[in-house]
Amino acid sequence: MSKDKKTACLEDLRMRILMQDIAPGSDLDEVSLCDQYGVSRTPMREVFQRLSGDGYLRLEQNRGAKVASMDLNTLRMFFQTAPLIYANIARLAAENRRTNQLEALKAIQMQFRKAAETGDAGQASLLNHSFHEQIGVMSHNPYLQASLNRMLIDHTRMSQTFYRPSSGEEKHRVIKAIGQHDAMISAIEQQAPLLAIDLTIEHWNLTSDRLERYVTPDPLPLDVVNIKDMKYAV
Amino acid sequence: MSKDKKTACLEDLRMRILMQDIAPGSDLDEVSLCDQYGVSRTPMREVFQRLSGDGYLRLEQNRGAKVASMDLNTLRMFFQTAPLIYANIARLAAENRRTNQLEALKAIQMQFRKAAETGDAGQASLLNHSFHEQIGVMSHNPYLQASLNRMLIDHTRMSQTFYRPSSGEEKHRVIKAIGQHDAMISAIEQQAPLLAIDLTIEHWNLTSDRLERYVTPDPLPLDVVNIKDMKYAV
DNA sequence: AAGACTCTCTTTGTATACAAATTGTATAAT
DNA sequence: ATTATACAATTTGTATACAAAGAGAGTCTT
Repeated sequence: MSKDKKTACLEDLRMRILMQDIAPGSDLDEVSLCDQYGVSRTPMREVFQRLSGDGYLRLEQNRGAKVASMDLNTLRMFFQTAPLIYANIARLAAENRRTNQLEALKAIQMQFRKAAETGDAGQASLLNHSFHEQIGVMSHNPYLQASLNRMLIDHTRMSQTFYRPSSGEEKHRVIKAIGQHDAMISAIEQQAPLLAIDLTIEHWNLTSDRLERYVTPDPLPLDVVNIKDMKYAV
Repeated sequence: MSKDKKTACLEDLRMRILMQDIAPGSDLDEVSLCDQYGVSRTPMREVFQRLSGDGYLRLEQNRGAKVASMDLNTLRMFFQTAPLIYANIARLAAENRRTNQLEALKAIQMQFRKAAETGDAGQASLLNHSFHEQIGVMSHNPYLQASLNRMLIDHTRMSQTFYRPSSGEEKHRVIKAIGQHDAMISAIEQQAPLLAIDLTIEHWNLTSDRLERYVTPDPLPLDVVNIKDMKYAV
C-alpha cells in the first residue's frame, strides 16, 4: 500500500488533522514525526509546505508548524460563506462534469453509505469529505475549488460527532443525508444545475444545524453535580 | 533590502510570473534559478512548494515546476466567477475592516495612482494587485480569500496591457479606474457594504472588457503584409 | 526581588553529497 | 527503415552534516 512513504505521510497527517486526532492549533514536532513515518527531515518539511499551502497547517519563520486553528472569526465566516460556495460548486459540477468523474463520485458515495450505515463514524466523515471534494473537482472551477477545499477542512473537523448519532432523530438525519447525496448525484448526472443548487442548499440546511451544535453544544447538566443553584458550572 | 535571500527569491519569482516575464505553462529550471538567486536547492524547492500552494506553479512528481497555465477553461471560469468573489469580498471588507488595514489600503492606492499616472505600467498592475489583495485581507474571510488570491494571479497576468493605454479612450479608462478605487476605499471606510458591492461591480465592468480584449485581441491587419486576398494570415 | 545578561540546549534552516528516476541517444535486431 | 533495448547524461528526490536562530536556565547587577 505505502509504495511512497512521503505520500503516505502526507495523507495520514491530513487525515489525522481532519479527524481532530491532532487538535487545531497544536504544534507538530518535525523530528519526532520524521522517525514516526520513517522519512528524513527534507521530505517531511516538504509535506509541511504542502499541507500549509492547502490550509491544513500554518508555518511560521523559525517556529515550526501549527495545525490551522478554528477561531471565532473563522467559524463565523464558515457559516456565512458555506452556502454560497457549496451551491455554486454544485451548479458548475452539474454543468461541467465528465462521465468518468461521475463514476468516481458514485464509488465514493457507495463507500460512504456503507460506512455511515455500519456506524464507522470516522470513515464516514472522511468519505463525506471526499464526496464533496469530488464535486469540487467536477465543477472544473479552480478558483471556487480553492475556497471549497478550505471550507471542507473545517467542515470535516466539525462533523466529528455527526456520524456518531446519539438519538433516533440523529440517526434519521444521517440516513437523510445519505439520500440527499444520491439525489445530488442524480441532479449532476442529468446536468440539472438549478436542481443541484436546491438539493445542495437542502443538504446544507440539514447538516449545518448539527455543525452549529458541535460548536455550541448543550451546557453540561447542572443537577448531576451538586451546584443546582448556580446558573453555570465553572 | 534583501535581508532574506529566500524571501527575495520568492517575491521576485511571484512578480515575474504576474508580469508574464515567465510565461504561463513554462518550466522552471531548479539549478539555474538557484545560482541566479544565490540560494541552494533546498530553500529553492521550498519556494517552489510555497508558490505551488498559492497557485502560481504546478509541481509534478519527478518532473520539475511549471508556471500555472491559463487555458480556455480557466479563462471561462475566471470571467464567470470574478464578480461573485470580488463583490462578496468587498462587502465583507466593508463590514469587517480594521482601521489600520484601511491605512494600508490608502497607502497602496497612493502608490498605485502615481504609477498609473506616470505610465509605469508594470508597477501599476502590481500595485493594483496589492490593492485588491489588501481588500481580501480586510474581508477577514479565509475561504473567499483563497479564491480571490487565485483569481488575482490570472487577473494581473491578463492586465499587462491595461496600464499601457494605446488610445485616449483607454487612458481615460485608467483614470476612471483610479477614481473607482478611491470610491471603494471610501465605501469600505464608511462601512457601507451595499455601496461597496455596487462600486466593485462597476469597477469589474470597466476592467473586464479590457481583460477580455487581452484574451481576444483584434486580428492582425491584413493589408500590411502582401496577402490581402486571404482571410487570415498564417 | 526584579531585571538584564550570558551561556547552553533545542529547534529550525541551508548546503551538499548521494540515490533514484527520467530523458535522450546510440546501437542492434527485425 | 523502424522499433526495441541498453546505456549515458541530466534532472529530481532524500539523507545528513553543519549553521543559525530561539528558548530557557542560571548568574550577576541594581
